[in-house]
Amino acid sequence: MDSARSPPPPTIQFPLNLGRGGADQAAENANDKGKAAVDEMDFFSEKKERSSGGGCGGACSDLYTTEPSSISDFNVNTELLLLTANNGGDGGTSSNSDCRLKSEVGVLKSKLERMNSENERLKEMLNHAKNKYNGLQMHLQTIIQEQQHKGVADQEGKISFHGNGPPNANDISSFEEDGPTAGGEGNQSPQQKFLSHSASPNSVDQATEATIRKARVSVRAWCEGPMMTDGCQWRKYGQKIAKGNPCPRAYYRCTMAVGCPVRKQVQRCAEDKSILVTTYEGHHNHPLPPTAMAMASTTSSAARMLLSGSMPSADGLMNSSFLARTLLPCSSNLATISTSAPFPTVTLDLTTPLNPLQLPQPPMPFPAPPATALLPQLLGQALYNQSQFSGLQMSQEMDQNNHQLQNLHSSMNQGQHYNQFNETSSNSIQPSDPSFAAALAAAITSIIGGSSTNNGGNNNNNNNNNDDNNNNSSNDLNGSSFYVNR
DNA sequence: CGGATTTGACCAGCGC
DNA sequence: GCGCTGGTCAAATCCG
Ligand SMILES: [Zn+2]
Repeated sequence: MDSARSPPPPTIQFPLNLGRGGADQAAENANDKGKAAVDEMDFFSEKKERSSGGGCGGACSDLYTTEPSSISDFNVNTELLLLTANNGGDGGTSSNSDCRLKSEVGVLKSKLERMNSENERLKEMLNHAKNKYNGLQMHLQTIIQEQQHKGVADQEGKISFHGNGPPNANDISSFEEDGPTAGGEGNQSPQQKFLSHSASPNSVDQATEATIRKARVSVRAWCEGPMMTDGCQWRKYGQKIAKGNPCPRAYYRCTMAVGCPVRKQVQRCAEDKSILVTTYEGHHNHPLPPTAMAMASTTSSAARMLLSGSMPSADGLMNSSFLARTLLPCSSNLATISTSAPFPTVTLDLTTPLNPLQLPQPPMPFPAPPATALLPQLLGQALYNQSQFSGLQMSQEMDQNNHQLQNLHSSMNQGQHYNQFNETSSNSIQPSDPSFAAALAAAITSIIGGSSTNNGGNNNNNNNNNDDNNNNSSNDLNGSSFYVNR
């Protein structure tokens, strides 16, 4: 959020990393003069072009659309000059420093081109996602309208649609199962609101819950304790030995408010018993503390994505799996939705190690800038997409979703379920880590699917406003990935 | 003593 | 219909 508001970060990080990478590359090229000499002339000409106002400006402006190209140029050139001055003290000749300069410029240019192409690819993916999302919303709206007119009788005669009618495009998320709607008049689940505005709660609960699939959100996390600390109060009401897993499955229900329908199942992973799998079901009918909001918001967002992608159309699958493919372009198998089970399930995997495809991290001169710079861009793009539908509370939503991530991470740490990467992580964003992209996926999922809930669930804003207290936590959800099991 | 936990019983859904 | 399984209930028990 801050980075989106204040231009400096990209410009600062970029030259810094360029400088670091440039120094490395300069050292490498100095040891390999013959190879550098081959491209000498090309690099030099390119540098000329750039210094005359071309090259980097275009690439940088693509990466950081809000940045004037002249600033980037200035930063890059400044860095190079500094390097030249430092290297000049070694007693080398001017041609030697020129050679280094040329090598640096060439490497940097290639990097910029690479980044530019990847940026373009990401843009295309985002546009594709946007289109899919648009179509998906239209599709869901159509289905809802069809159900409103004729599908009611299939469920139960006592279930009726009336009152405010079906949600429109902006209210689509009110159809969803999970959502931290809290307090006040929002006690009835969105699903219940949608299916029946007047039927007696008992009949509606039983009838609708029997006929409508329940969305579940499963969270896998490293946890030594018996249960994750997610900010809610739970009472255990059962325990079973599930088939295929020697570890017992514990059943909890929320006791923060009488009648809260939220339940969760806690079970250790059979393969790795240090992994705790917590499955949430339902949504709270009461206000949540900030620590609980983190998990509730994230899981509800995942449920939203699941339900938006659980429609029988291919768009649904695309909508869900797209996020992983798009936001985690270097990874695969991060998004699946499971509808084969009685309940569609989203899995938020906070245990996934570094992605194998990204694990052998190359000594990229500047691994940080791409994702770091793309974060506000992606968020902004997602918000922009969303704004095309709601046009409401863009900045507020961005705040809320960022807070969701931060709070989730902080609450996870409170729950002592670190993964192996937290120990090596700093408080800074580590965009090269796939977990960052996963967090990004969660954030954008929240944004894309959550604006309606945020708008409709304004009762939670009182809690969200307290999230600033937790902003000292790190921004990265290290080692997390976003599964949507289908 | 009140609330939380444990644990066996019970129920519903599903496949054969 | 029967058995299996997942999920829930509720009496017994534990604990602060
Ligand atoms: Zn609750």
